[in-house]
Amino acid sequence: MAANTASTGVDSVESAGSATSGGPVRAPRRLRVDAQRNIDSLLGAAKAAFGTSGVDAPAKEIADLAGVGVGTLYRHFPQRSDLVVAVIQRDIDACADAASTLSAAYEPGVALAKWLYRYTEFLATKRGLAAALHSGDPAFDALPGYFFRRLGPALGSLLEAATASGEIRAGISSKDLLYAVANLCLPVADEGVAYSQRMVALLIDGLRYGAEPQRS
Amino acid sequence: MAANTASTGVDSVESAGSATSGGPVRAPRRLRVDAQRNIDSLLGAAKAAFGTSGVDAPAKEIADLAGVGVGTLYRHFPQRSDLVVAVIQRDIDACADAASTLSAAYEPGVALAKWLYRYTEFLATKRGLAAALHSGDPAFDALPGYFFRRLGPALGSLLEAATASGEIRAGISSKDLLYAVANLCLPVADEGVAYSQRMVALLIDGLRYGAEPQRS
DNA sequence: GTAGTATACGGAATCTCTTTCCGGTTAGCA
DNA sequence: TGCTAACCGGAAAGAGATTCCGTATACTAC
Repeated sequence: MAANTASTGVDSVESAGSATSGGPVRAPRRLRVDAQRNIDSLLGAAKAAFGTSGVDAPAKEIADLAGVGVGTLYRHFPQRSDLVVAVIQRDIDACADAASTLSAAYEPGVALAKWLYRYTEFLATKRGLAAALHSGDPAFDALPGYFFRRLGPALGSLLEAATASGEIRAGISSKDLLYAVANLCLPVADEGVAYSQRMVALLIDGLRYGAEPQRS
Repeated sequence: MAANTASTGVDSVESAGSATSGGPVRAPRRLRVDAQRNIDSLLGAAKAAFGTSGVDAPAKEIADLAGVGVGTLYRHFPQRSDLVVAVIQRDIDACADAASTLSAAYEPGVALAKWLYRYTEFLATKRGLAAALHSGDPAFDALPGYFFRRLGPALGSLLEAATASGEIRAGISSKDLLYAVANLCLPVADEGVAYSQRMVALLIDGLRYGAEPQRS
């Protein structure tokens, strides 16, 4: 199903070690460099194409942009949706990784706020893509899970640090916050990104309210 | 653009009377009965098909279900999206109309609660369709506006009545409530409709909390 | 009731993707 | 330097959306 060949796959790693069956499990033999290069080009091209032509950008367009043939595209992403999934996963990964970068560079409270804005940006670029998610297409079933598995801990550690330092009140779960912000960022009638950011800012202030600076 | 021929169109009525320009404005000459009949069949068939095969149900399938040729489908709904829009508008209308029915049959507070559940059901059937909305496709740009124009006043009158009778606290705008419930009903990870309804129930209780029964 | 005509109908033909297939390369290895 | 498993590109097949046009039918006028 979602078992695409691409390196970003939900469950791509492992499967090389000792299988329980005992048989000599042939090592998967790492991807050839040209293949890896093409996958990278395709992901970049797809992200660009999705941005300009929407999620429905023709496969041909993406392949051309990446400088490969459609055959190559389908070799790595057997289904259109596999490509969409891979692009989103890559973005989720980037967003999750930003958490550790930020927490290393800023005070816990600031890092948390900055990350939430980063997360807001991530959501904004997903307007079109995210729509595909709630579309009921089973091809995307794995994504929500991946979303939480990756972003939950990322936000969790930021939240914990900010709570520990007393900059943020306790009692908020990372899951709730992840959801709340995501819903706040849904496209509202006419309002644009600014609206979402205002709402998120409000939410962040709400987190600060009632906190106990330093310690009790 | 969204100027489809179907009777449910956002702006279909009027435009026959005395135009300000004074020129002899050719009366649009009402739709032939067979045409109107086919439009109705198509809307019904489309709703059914969307339910079973999703919004991407093939045009052929819908036409067959309606007992007409694809040519007829495209005559009335030049773009696929026109059909989707028409179906949604029809559902919005039905939901809005339920408001007056309910307010005539129940006490204001009960009518409000019942309508919110009716609204929840409407949202539930839109899982797939609604996704198309936030997809950024300009074909759907008119819908959010229609949504509010129709549902805003409907909920507004129920809210007003319930507030006046003291069953509900004051200070809640119909727009906020419409949004809040809509967002609560978004598909959450695994949870189903039950989850949404629990949340909405909570919200309704919230409205009751702090109300001033009868009068101050 | 009947003829005339604007409308509407159906479905074959066309166009636009998506997905499959396969002969021709090439990276990685001995 | 030679082998071969992997990989590449693009032609071809498949599927659905959209257009076209000859035929049928509902309305209007007489």
